[in-house]
Amino acid sequence: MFYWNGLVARRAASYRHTDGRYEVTMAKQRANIRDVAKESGVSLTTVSLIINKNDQRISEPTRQRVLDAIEKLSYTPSRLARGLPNRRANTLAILVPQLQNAFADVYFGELISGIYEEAAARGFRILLEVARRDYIKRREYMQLLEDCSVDGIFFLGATEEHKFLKEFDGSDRPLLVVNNHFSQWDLHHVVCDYAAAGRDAADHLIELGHSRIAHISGPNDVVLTTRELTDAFVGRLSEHGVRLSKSMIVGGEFQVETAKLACDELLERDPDLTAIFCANDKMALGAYQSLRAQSKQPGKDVSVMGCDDIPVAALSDPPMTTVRMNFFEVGAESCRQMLKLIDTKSTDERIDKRIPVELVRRASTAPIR
Amino acid sequence: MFYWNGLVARRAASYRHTDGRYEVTMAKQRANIRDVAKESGVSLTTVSLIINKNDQRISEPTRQRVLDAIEKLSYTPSRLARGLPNRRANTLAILVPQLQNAFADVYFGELISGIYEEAAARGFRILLEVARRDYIKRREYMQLLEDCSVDGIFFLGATEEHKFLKEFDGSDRPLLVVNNHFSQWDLHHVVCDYAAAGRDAADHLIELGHSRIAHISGPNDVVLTTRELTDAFVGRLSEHGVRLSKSMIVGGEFQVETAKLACDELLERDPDLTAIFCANDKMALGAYQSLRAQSKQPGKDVSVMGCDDIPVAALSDPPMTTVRMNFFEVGAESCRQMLKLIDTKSTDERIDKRIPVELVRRASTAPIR
DNA sequence: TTGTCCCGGTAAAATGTTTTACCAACCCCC
DNA sequence: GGGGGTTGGTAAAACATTTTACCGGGACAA
Repeated sequence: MFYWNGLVARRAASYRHTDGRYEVTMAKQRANIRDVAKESGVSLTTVSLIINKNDQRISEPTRQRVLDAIEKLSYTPSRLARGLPNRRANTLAILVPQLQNAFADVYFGELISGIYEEAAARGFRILLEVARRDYIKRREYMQLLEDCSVDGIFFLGATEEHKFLKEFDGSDRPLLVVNNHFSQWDLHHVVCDYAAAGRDAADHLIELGHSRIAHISGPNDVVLTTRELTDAFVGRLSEHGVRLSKSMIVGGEFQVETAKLACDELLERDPDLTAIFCANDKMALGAYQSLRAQSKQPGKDVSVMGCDDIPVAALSDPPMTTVRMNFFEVGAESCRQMLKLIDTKSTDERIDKRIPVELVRRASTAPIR
Repeated sequence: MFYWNGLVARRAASYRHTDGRYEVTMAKQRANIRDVAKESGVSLTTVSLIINKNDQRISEPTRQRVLDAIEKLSYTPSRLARGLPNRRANTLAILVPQLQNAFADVYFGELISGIYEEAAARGFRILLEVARRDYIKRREYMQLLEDCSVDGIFFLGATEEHKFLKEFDGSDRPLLVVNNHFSQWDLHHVVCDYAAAGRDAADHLIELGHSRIAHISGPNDVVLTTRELTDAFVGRLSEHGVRLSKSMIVGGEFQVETAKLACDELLERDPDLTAIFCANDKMALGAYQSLRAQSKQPGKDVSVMGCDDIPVAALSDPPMTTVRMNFFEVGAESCRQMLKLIDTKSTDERIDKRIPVELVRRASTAPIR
């Protein structure tokens, strides 16, 4: 008896494993590219060529026959098998640092949403990865790429403490840093225009007549973007003739509690300051708390500015004046750039994209009285 | 010339594709299971058996030789190739409904973190998926499974409007509903003990002497867990002799703004109410806003209780009394159950797990005056 | 007539594993 | 000395695809 080398033989083989219980699972069995080829009377190469429509050689009648067969058998190619010879997984990884609760953070959430949206539109899957210590030590991010499990990696929340990034310095490996960049390593990146944000904040406070100004910065020692923010803010103030001394700049680690402490310290150094610019909205909320604890009203006695415009900024009391950074858009643009990178495999030029920002005036800043 | 059928032939072949540029990429090429086999002088079957250490047949010296070779070549098996014969991807999918910003939500974030942590510990990857309309219509979740792209699916934020779930009713497909369940469909699930939460809230308010009580509920029409919460709350109050009329229960859609409106309505119906229990913390924040707008102090004039204990609850003003639901743990337990499900392939019993909750007393509730 | 090119398509190799069935050798015991 | 069991391992099939090289036949030009 002759078994055509596809269907029957394969299914017979699959029966071997059912321990004698010959379940009637044939109908449910997933269709194969072979099944499609047989159904439409062509070779499996032809089917493959039609699916990956990069080839125009196939005549219209044949193509249609194959498409019909695909429809009839409700065939969908296996991603696993596809990735193997292809060395393309149609999957992208999002790598986040190990923070207390990275996925529960609005900032990361927006970035991820943006990336996802764009990736899904292009048929890419998204894999989630956390850069814990031994993850990095074992270079699992590299395996991910060599494995062809993943076609590219987005790194969120990268800082200069992530030394392993130097491995990608000038490399043609598709890793893209989202919303940060580095002077010491040449990496693909997409960032908000932090310098513009610093200038906008300075302009706004100057316009309101403030001159006794303080700044709660981010982790300036390890993140270039927040350094840029601080530098642009201080620089612009001095262009307007307002000097911001080093002692009136305190780091707040991007967290509410630390910012509260930072603000306490600033108020002690200059009890008469009239405005505070915080490097993100969360820290501005910390400043609110600190001011209230000293019976000062944020937005009246002291103007407070945030940066980011996370949802809670509009809902806070008072509603917060801030600089909007469209993190969703940062994520989406990152993804677009990544896909371009993957498609062209261009190793020559680095991605270096800046997303514009926008001042949002609300009630936490007011003209000096 | 004889090429042993592994290393040399394969590499020679790979040279064919380099367009004549014979780059010296040999050293960087990823090691193969064949390479390991050759290096250690055994068959590739042996290597495979050692890697998947389910086989004790291999002698200690041989095993050590192979392990050394693996180390030397820094070999790691390809996940893609592994999944093919195995029909196991070692990957799990997290499916979330299409909300404005699902990934930027603390609730989802905690669940995802919990799932991730447990999955990573067991060597599983996490895929992110959003259940948009056409995603469901095209049954992509099913393809994911049939594809063997994924070994199981977690569904977060499921409601009774997700009719496609009936496809999994009583099925042996590995789908697990996280923090909800259904009376009409028999699905694997892990949930917080919402009935206990409702009882704890009632007991607490009774203990403080309240009797004019209102409740801002979740979307009770489409989510069973919040119905359970409401029923348990109302039931326990009546056990204590306090009747909560239907008119004092208003739905708040789990959002700050809608809850604010709901609270406005409740205050209009009974201006003298002394306590409000909200089905989640976000809505309790909405109640704060509503009360303040009417010059009532939450925690003094009116006691407000939330549910969930999201981070902002402790930081709110006043710090919020609430029922802690450990969403991280819900996620982690879901993952444990899922892995068990996948391992045993037990189609007979449904997963039905309840995670305990805990009352957290803070300053937003007080004895009646 | 012969050489060349194009059209429509196919055979076969390659991708990297797991798993099953089998085998050789050795030992033990009757 | 032969049957039977154990030990340590191997050959080969199976998984589902992509990609490359090639092929037969017809058209067309020299």
